Amino acid sequence: MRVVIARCSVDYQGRLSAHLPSATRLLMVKADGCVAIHADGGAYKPLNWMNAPNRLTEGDGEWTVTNPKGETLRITLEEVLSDSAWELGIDPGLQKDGVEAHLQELLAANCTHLGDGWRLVRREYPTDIGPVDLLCRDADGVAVAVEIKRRGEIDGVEQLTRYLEFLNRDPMLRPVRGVFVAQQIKPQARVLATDRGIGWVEVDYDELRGIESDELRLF
Amino acid sequence: MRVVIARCSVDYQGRLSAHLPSATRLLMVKADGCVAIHADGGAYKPLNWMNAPNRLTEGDGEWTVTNPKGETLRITLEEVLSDSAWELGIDPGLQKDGVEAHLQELLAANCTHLGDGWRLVRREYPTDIGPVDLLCRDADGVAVAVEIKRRGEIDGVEQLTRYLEFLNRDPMLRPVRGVFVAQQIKPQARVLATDRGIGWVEVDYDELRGIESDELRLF
DNA sequence: GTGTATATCTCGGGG
DNA sequence: CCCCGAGGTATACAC
Repeated sequence: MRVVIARCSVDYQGRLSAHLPSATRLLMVKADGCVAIHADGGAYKPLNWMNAPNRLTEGDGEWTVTNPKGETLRITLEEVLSDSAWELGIDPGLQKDGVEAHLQELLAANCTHLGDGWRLVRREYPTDIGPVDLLCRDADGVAVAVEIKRRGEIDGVEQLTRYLEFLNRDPMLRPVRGVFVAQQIKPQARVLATDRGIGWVEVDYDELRGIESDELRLF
Repeated sequence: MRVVIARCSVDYQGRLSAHLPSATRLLMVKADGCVAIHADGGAYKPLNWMNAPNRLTEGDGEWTVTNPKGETLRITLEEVLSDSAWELGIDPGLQKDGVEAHLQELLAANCTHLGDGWRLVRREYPTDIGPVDLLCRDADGVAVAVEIKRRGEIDGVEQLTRYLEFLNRDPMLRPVRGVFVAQQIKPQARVLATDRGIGWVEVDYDELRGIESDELRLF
């Protein structure tokens, strides 16, 4: 990990053209070769960057970074205030809990939470256009496609609509209805879902986890 | 801009729960208060972070960052290898060229490029579900909704389909047809568009810019 | 490799 | 503030 503080200007040519006028910034070069140019604000996103794999060549007050796709990042260094490097080693990485995959696991194991008498046909049920999160049968044996999101937005409704379109072509499944499940569902997504005859359910992750651990406690 | 190199472990509680085991990392604190924890790889994205606005309190070998939404980031510092800070000042910011907005401007000014005799009704034509990039009338006076992307993928077709669904409810506009425009359109997006009776056009940004400057040259 | 879906997405604009 | 859409999205995963 190398960190340089320098007054510099930057030009990027690639998927778009971009230019940074002269100013003092932080340049970060990681062990994997990626380069990031940070200003003193603007969250974690750098002003400009070049991801690995690439090649950094240092010339006379100028760095040139090129990648195999033909993109180039040219950094003109006008004044270097600091230049240092450290060996950080391999990072053990981030351990996460509470992402969509967990929600899907919990609902797969407890699909009665979505409706009385529901049973799971399978997780990641394949269609020609991608996998549906859950395919269930309700108490009446009617197929239900379930799309699960952490946050329910309009894209999720589109996704489920697309799956339903394909699932309803299968005579063995037809008719298939849809249910959109999320921890929180945005008003616009509710409107669109309702407009398309798709049900929606908000679920609570902690509550679901509670149910799970309660059930474990029974055994 | 403060940069600390330290062996640390990190816990985040907020939109999800996440934990970083002990390792040596770079901690970046920007003038706006945002905090980022970087490993020596993984592109420009930090392992963990907290965006502004927030509050950083430094205790006994421990930083606690809290934000108004109730998220917390706790950094336990086990060994500090370096700790330095610089005044970078306000950054003049990035100048971009070649993004969707430019494509939209160019096509708005030259919608005959999409079809002979077309004229622009308006840019960002509002619907209940969001704005359509361009609404035009073709040579026969039929309304055309135009969705513009830099890269034409399946999402863009969905978006346009949604708009058409709503636009076609308006008796003053009906019937509205759709055209999907992008610099490059993926095969799957073409198939979906065609399947839905939506036209598609690939345009060349440089060529369009050429037309624009040619027209300027005429006056 | 392409295609698809996720993300503590980030970021900016408009109401 | 929320909602919505764009992004050099990046990233992981399946085919």
